[in-house]
Formats: sequence, structure tokens, C-alpha cells
Amino acid sequence: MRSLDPILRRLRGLASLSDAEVEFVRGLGDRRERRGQGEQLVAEGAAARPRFVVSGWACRQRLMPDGRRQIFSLLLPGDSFGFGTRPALCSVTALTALDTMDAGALQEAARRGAAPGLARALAAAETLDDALLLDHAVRLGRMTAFERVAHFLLELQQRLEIVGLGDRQRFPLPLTQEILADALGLSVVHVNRTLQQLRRAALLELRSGVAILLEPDAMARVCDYRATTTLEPNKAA
Amino acid sequence: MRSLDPILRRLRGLASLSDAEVEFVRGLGDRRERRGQGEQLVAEGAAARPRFVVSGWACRQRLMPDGRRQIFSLLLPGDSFGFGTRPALCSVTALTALDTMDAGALQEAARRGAAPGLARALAAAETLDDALLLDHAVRLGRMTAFERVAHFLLELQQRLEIVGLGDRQRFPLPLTQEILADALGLSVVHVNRTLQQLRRAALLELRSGVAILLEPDAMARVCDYRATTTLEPNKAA
DNA sequence: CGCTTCTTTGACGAGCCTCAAACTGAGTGG
DNA sequence: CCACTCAGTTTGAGGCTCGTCAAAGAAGCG
Repeated sequence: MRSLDPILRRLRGLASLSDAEVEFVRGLGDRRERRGQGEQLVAEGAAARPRFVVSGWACRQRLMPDGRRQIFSLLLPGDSFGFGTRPALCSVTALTALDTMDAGALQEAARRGAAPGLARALAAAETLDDALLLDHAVRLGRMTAFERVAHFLLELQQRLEIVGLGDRQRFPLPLTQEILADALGLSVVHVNRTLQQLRRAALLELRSGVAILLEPDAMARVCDYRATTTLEPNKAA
Repeated sequence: MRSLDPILRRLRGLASLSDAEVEFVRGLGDRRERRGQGEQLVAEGAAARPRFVVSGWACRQRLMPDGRRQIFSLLLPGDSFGFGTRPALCSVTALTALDTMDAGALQEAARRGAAPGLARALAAAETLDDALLLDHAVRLGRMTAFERVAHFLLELQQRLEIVGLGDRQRFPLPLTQEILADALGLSVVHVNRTLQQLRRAALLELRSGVAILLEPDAMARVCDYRATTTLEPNKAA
């Protein structure tokens, strides 16, 4: 089941999994759900069931009554959401067409101790999410528009490379500038101008949904990007 | 032990506690630690031991190499930090002189099922922290300076009232404008001018470390403030 | 008191936003 | 196959918000 690769790559990057655990995840393949762009997967305050993103992009977000939106994080293929038993603190919305997979059985297995590796991977995933949210708060509160965009693109590059959807320089970016604006706390117009600035600086190329970081290291320097990782890197391949 | 009131008030606001559990918390009173203003309580990446703030204010924050600072949340009397077993994602620093109390025994009791009420309260506290962090991200990303300050003051009013350190209008505010600036993603000068704007609008009074919200409801309207609470309010007094 | 920290004020400029309109490209239907 | 539409991107003009720099008050504190 090739389509589960991002999920497995992500989990194995977060903790070592036994062969049985890998098979267990592969066996989850049923219980898919397909959602269209713009559909809400989880409402704020609702009890969510645990799921993985199989393909497509989603986000956690909140809307203000006057229409302003803040995106807290992007959910990429391989990412999980709805774990933990509490009601959702923000809504989850599909940014593109989306395939998700139910992970209730996985959560249950981890909970009762049947899959220690998976349990560790899920805990690490949660920690990583929290760390990325702090990174995001720093972007929003203390970085310039130029730094925010660069920093955000570097984060996406890293996360997508981990799940096998991009390399060190190139990755899919199926987002409108409006979505970037709502994630980065900027206006659409200013996102547009900032992207042009990155292009003029020969740091970035954008072509039909693909981003190319021409000089990732230089880009990381201008925004003080440092990869956010968990502390237990996977020792196994 | 009157000094433990904020802690007990907060926990009982998050979940119903048995009498035994209340006594258990009271019995924790030893193992205090006193820290001076500016001291770091937890370093980023360090393993933290669980503690309560008994008195004084602290914050979670990150520093950028060039000196920029982002404050993620304030820790008020009654607040806990260092729970959970993972290394700290950001540092914790005393904003005033500070008294903390070790809560290792409490965490242990909750973990092994000996104190279900306390366990629920701790889980609710964590959820609330997460929710407040999302509120904060919305402030940083999508609110004007005026809205940010108003919204932040309303949050503080609510949290302090819960722990018995203020009423509907009045509460202690032992923060410099620089700290407010680093929390709200603004410059000190602009925080100053925004506070004056709130005073001119007859919404706020500040006198020697005490804030007075002259019209909390009007203030809540201008920044669309809605109290962030957990879903299990305490039924008992 | 004299020092330091914090607050306040002014002047100025840059960053970012808003409004508005033109442009592009990918459907879509005639 | 060609308008036509619609979402998204780009550009321009103008202005407000907010930041920076600098210095003057005010307020704690030893």
C-alpha cells in the first residue's frame, strides 16, 4: 500500500517501530474518508476521532466573527490529528482534496500497551506539533514578513522531505497566497510581494504548485531557521 | 496555609476534588523554592520537574539569537508548569520574585490513579493552557495592537479572578511595558501608546501595579473577547 | 538623594494594509 | 474552438499602523 508511505515514514522518524507495528499500520488501510477542498473535518469544540492524513493538505484554524482567520498549523500527508480524548480546540479544514484514514484502532492499541513503539511515535508527534506551534508563535510575534515566509517554507521543506514528498530543495506547495497570508498573519497582497522579494533574492522559485528553494542554507540564515525535531531520532533505517 | 489558596482555587475550578485530595495538596506545602526576578526556572530542552506557582509571575518564552523575545504565556499564582515527562519546549523565567512548590508527589499520585479528581484537574489545566496558546496565536497573527492589549488584559482579569487575586474589574499587573510588548509582539513604545489609547477611551486605569478595567463589557466587545474555559466546570462550590 | 529602571513624548520612517484594477490561467459552456 | 467566467496572482497608489531612535520625565530603591 504505497499510499501509506508518508504515514509510515513519519512514524518511523519519530520512534523505532517493530515489524509487527509496521504491519499493524498497514492493516489500518481500510476506513478511508475522502473530503473535498474547503470541507471541515473537525469542528471547534467537537469530539474528534483520531485520523491520519493520507494525501492532501489540511489545517488547524480559527475564524473570527468578522471573517479574519488564523491558521495554526498545516496538516501534511502522514500527519495525525484528533488524537487525545479532549474536544478540539480549533477546527480542522481541508485545504485541498483530502484522503484520511481512521486511526482509532491504533490509538486503542497504543493506549493498552500493545504497541509501545507506536505509542512513543504518537507521543513524539504530539510533542513535535506543540514545538511547531511555538515556532509559529515566534514567527507571528517577532519576525518580519520576509522572515516569516522564509521560515515557514523551510519548515514545510523539512516536513515534506521526511515523509518522502520532496527533497532538500523542491516540494509541492498546493496553497493559495491567501492561505499563506492567514497562516502567517499577513495580507494577501503583502504575501505576494514578499514572495517576489524572495524570488528577486534568488532564494525561491515557484511554478505551478511546486516550490524550489534555490539556496536553502542562505534562506535558513536570513530567518534564523533551525530544524525543530524531537529528541529521539530513529536509530533504525 | 492561606498561600496555597490560588492553587486550590484553580484546581477546584478545573475539576471536583475530594476532601482527601484537597488535604493532599495542602500537605504538599513543603519543598518550596524561591526565585528572584529574571531567574530562569526551566531551560529550553531541559527536563523539568512539575511545580506550581505559589506567588509571583513567570512566563514561558523563547529568545532569538539577536535578542528578540517572544513570550508564549504568563504563569500566574496557581498555575502549574513542568508537568508531563517531556523536555521543555521553551524556557520558563521569573518575571517577578517568585515562590514555587514542588508537585512531583501530586503528579505521581495522579499517574497511579490515587487521585482521580486531581488527575482530571491537571488534564484540564493542560487543555486550558493549550487553548490559551491558540488564543495567543490569534492575537499575534490577526489582531491590531489595540485589540491585542485589550484581549490580553481581559484574559488576565479572568484568570486572576479565578484564583482569588482580583475581581471583575481590578487586578494586580506587575509587568513592565517591555514584558507586555514581548508577549504581544509589539514594541515597547507602541504598547505605551496603546495603553494610553485605552485610558483615553475610558476603558482602563493603571496605577502602581494595579489594572482597573473600567468597562469590562465594552472592552470585551472591541476585541471580541470570549472567556476561554474548559468544558467541565466545577459543580461543587 | 543619586542611581537605575521604567514610562512617556516627539519626530520620523518603514512595513504592512486597503482599495482598486489589471492580468493570468484553468475550466466551462455555447 | 472560442468566448466567458471565476479564482488566483500581480501591480499601483495611498495611507495608517507600528517600529526606531532619542531624550526627557517619573518612579522605585539603596
